[in-house]
Amino acid sequence: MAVRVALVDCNNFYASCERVFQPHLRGKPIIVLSNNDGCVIARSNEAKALGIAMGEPWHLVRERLPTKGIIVRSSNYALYGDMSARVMQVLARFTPLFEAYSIDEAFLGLAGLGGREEPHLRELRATVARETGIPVSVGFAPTKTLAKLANRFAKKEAACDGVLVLDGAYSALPYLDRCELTDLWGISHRLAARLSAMGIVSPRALAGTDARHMRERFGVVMERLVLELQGVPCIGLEDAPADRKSILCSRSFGRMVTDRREMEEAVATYVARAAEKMRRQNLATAQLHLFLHTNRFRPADPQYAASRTIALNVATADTMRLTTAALDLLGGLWRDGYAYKKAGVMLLELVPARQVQQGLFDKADSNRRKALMTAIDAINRDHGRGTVTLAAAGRTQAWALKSAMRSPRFTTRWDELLAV
DNA sequence: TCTGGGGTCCTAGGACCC
DNA sequence: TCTGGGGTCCTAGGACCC
Repeated sequence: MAVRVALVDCNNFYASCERVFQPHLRGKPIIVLSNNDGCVIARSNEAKALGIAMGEPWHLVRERLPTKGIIVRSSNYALYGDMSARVMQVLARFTPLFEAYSIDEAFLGLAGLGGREEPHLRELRATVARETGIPVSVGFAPTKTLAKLANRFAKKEAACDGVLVLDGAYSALPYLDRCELTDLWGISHRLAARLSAMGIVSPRALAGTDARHMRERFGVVMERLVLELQGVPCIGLEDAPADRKSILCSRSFGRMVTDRREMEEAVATYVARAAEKMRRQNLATAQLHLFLHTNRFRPADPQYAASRTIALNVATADTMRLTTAALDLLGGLWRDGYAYKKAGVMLLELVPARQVQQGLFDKADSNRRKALMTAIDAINRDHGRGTVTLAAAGRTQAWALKSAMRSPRFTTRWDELLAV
């Protein structure tokens, strides 16, 4: 039985969270600001109606609008994380095929509803509202990309009343006609510009292209996107939460940093925070990345950006060792005479800390194993139905797996693969 | 004078997402 | 004066190896 996908997305999530415990804020324009109260990261519908844009710098909003009457909140991630968990718990009751995609979105795999999808999803929506106070919109379609599209209209169009069901790729066509390339999941302005230059100026036109041809020009990601628009699922439901692949701690500075000592302190702080996050997840790292740059919003100022990754010969979760490595990197990247605006530390090549303690972590082998794990996950999702065989008999395992993974549908003969 | 082919690993950076 | 933070995936190129 075909599994189809619902995308449930919380409306104006952070702004809605602020409202849950302060009902008097309902009906008023609310915005939530980023760290340092730098820019707008969430808006209620009323704030959107005032023309406040996502990501707009708060100081520009203030210049532009009389801010009297606009409710402004600094972000409160502890609250949003907690509300998110509550919403996800409710959603997970509706299906065993559940993927929490982001703090405010989840994909649900649904099968066997036999045309009763819409009442089912309306019930879901009402339950979330009743039990958490958060309004959600629901899009339903044969693929994730189309579910995203359906969700967009479910949210925007009053006639949908929060739910839009698309039975197949064909019923998506009218909606493809009514949006822009950049409204599609995976198309931002750069790709949209490249597509337009080729004469593909609308989502409908993109859906009408030849997927293989598009792969040649744009790569495997575009091929998947086109197929998904045509109703062919290429992006699977990830029902088990994947392990983190990187952990980042970065900040923009409140004021420019010109002193190396000051930068060293900042870097040490980021390392400590990232390492703490990592230990909480019982992980260790074998690769540390450091970056810093000047203020990109002031092109008239001297610009400098640099980053470097260092491979640690042993995976570790020890803050002191990581700090030493990071300061070492900083020594190589630092240039006097610049005003730095931002810096960050990323921990990569994460492995279970237990493996390190038991001496099981072998760096030379880790990429290969990662590839194997990914391929096996994909095959499990495919339940052995895949049809593409390993065309690489006799080549190395990693190469074969890599080719397999580049296939848009991740299909490999699992028995052959496991025999490799 | 000619100047392989296939593969791994590392690094850097682009593009996109929320 | 004032422009977030945390992620993922993919590609390309160079060093190196056989």
